[in-house]
Order: sequence, then C-alpha cells, then structure tokens
Amino acid sequence: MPEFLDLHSKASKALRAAAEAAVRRHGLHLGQDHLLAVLWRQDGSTPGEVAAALNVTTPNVVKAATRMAAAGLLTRRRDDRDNRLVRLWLTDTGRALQAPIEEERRHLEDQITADLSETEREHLLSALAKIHRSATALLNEMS
Amino acid sequence: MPEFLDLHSKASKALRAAAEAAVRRHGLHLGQDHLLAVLWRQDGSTPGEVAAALNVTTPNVVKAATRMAAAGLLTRRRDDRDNRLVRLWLTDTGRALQAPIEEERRHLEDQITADLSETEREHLLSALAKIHRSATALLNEMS
DNA sequence: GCTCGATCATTAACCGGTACACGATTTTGG
DNA sequence: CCAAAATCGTGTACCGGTTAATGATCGAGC
Repeated sequence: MPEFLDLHSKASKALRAAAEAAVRRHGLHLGQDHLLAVLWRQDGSTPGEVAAALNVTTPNVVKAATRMAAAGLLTRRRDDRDNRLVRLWLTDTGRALQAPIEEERRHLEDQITADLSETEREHLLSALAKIHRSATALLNEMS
Repeated sequence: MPEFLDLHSKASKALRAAAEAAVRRHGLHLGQDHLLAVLWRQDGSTPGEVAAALNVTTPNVVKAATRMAAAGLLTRRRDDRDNRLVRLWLTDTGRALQAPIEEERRHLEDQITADLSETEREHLLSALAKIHRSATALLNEMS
C-alpha cells in the first residue's frame, strides 16, 4: 500500500464526491459540466472534438450528449456540408448554466485549497504537473 | 476552469490509466486489487466490512465479488453463526497474487514519483492530506 | 465515374461507482 | 415468547469510463 497512491486515491474520491454534489445542485451529473465547458468555448463542436478536448473516448461523449439532449441542455444536428459529422449546439438552458457552474467550480476550488498557503499551493501544482507528466509518459511507453 | 481542479483531474485520469494497465497485466481490473488487499490483510471479511475499508458502497463490493468469484479469485460462504453475513475467502489463485501485485504497485509509485525530490514528495503528501480533509469536511457539512 | 480506404458517429458489452428498494435474518423490547 | 426494529446482502437502475464492432458518408486514386 504505497503512500502516495493510497492518499491520492482517497483524496480523489472525496474530491469527486464534493464536485458531484456541487454540480448536482444545478441538475447536472459529474462530467457533464466539462462537456458543457467545451461548448461554452466553442458551440457546435462535434463529439470527436469534445472527446479530444476532454481526454475521453468518443462513445462516452455520445452517451453523455444523448442524456444531456434528453435533459434539454443541448441539441444534435448533422453538419450540412459533411454528413458524417454531428454538431452539438447549446440550448438556452445549457448556455444559462455557464455563469453559475463556473462560479460553483471556483467556489469549490477555494474551499478545497483553503488550508494551503500560497507557496504550498504552488508546490502542489508543480508536483501534480510532474506526476501527470510521469504517468502520461508511462502510458505512452507501454502502448 | 480553476487551476487545481483541472490539473488534478488530468493527473488523476493519467494515474488511473497507468494503474489499470499495471494491474491488468495480472488479469485484474482496476479496484479489484484493493478488494484483494483487504482480504490479504483479513481473509473472510464480509462485503460490508470490505466496503467500509475501501470507502465504497456495499453493492459495489457485491458486484465486484461476484465477478471475482467467477474469475476464481475468491469464494463466497455464509457465516455459520449469523446467517445474514457472507464471508469472502481467498482462493489459492487470489492469495498468490499478493506478492506480484504489491510489487507492481510499489513499482508504479516509484515511477510516478521519480521526478520528485524527497522534500517535494513530503510537501505533496502533506498538501494532499489537507485537500482530503477539506473535501471530507465539505461533504459532511453538506449532508 | 467508380471503387476502396479513411473518417466519423453510434451501438453493445463490460467494469467501477452510486442510490434506492427488497427480502431474509438477527436482535431487542415489551 | 413474540412482535417490531435494526442489520446485512442482493437486485435494479442509473452515470461515467473503456474497448471492439457496425454502419454511414466522404475523398482519393485509378
């Protein structure tokens, strides 16, 4: 039971639960806010583009988009020029969530990092970045 | 898109993928190694005990146990004295995985934290612990 | 102009996680 | 002793994630 992996797993779980609760207050499920964030930045993105932006697989985006379309957050429309493509367009409901969700996310980050000094926070970010690089490199050299 | 949440999310995903690949080399799925770890420490634990030890819900353990029983890693047996209880017992196969899996996990932690100095590592652990506490406190005061 | 390969979304099947409802058993209180 | 409450495992249904297979469409080359 290595120290870091164990602690990271626990922290991750708690963080995930907190994020879930925060976003659910606005009728969303975890991860849907990320998908919306892509559309807020570029409305009319395709599932493939969204998947690439979020580092998830395309089927995952398709499934989420289906649920979110049913929830009235976005609509699907095929591209006129290239009929293979599907474009996801925000509804007014989906667009209206941007401000509250972004505020909620900022608030969550503030609460989560409240116990950290500024230098602690910087060190944490830099260490996390190194972890991220190592893990990504590990994945690449395996595949 | 707050800095820490975003970075943590990315690092988490990469770490998860790396752990998945590491454990899959031994025929396991992600999370099953944690369940096994509980049984390595205390064979014959009940699903509820395992769930409490792993901070997951009981149905989750039940489902995982069903798959792992099918995979020949453990067996189910009802408790003789209290017939409500079910106890999970390791098979030889499940027991034999302890050394290789623990080694794999140590190796993964070493690779992941290779770029960190000793003080960086300590600071990371302490910061992660604070994050964990904050997130847990946040969850409690919400529920 | 037509075929063959590349590209894209979708579906199905699986795993880990959750909440909720259900049923069986044990324990407690009267 | 017996009814009511607490405990425990399980089933169902959902969400996020994956891989692999399918099907439609577009583009390049002959």
